[in-house]
Amino acid sequence: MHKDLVFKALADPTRRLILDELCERKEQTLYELTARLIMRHDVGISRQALAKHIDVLEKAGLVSSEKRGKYRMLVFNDEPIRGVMNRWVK
Amino acid sequence: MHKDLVFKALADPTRRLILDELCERKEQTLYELTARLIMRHDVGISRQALAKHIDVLEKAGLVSSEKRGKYRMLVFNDEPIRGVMNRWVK
DNA sequence: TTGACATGCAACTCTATTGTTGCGTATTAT
DNA sequence: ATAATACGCAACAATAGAGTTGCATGTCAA
Repeated sequence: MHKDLVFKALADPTRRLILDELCERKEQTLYELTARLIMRHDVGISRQALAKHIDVLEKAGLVSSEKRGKYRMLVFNDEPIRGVMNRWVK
Repeated sequence: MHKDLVFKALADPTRRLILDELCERKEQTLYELTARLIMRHDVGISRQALAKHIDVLEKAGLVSSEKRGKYRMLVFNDEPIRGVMNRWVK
């Protein structure tokens, strides 16, 4: 787990919203997520842009995805966040 | 305290090194810090670039600076980090 | 006062990131 | 089989970020 990827992933506000959303509803498809972000959080963004964010989050280990038929299920994983911040705070 | 600034500030590896260094030695001048980063962490970077990083960290509230004569003393502040990460981790 | 030192400011590259558009592929319902 | 659905891929534009260079400012010691 590369910490740099985690910090970089968390740097974008849209990606943090994605984590918020996935934290609430553990499993969602990309389409569900896009819809909910637009409806509930007024995120004006395309599905492709969202897919890119998901890729970044996945490479950071914050999200894992699983293909089920034509759907891509997204699952939030908080493990990389644990311990990353304890670096400077005692 | 704007969380976005904190996350953005933490996204850069050089800035995290700065925090590491300032966390160890609470008070340092910009010159001291530059020297120590180059010597101990092999950071090939100019003083001006460091100053920019300090500005970013300061706007995020992670570092506060105080002018003492011709020196600018830098002090680390971990307060913004506390609580920022508890967002997704229970 | 003069020179050396520590820092500040601004313009300029260079690269990475974000977002879009267009098209292609695989899966499912009819 | 065919059409709609959900997603993947690649090229492109626009913006933000990191770093450098050059010069200006303020402070302190001699």
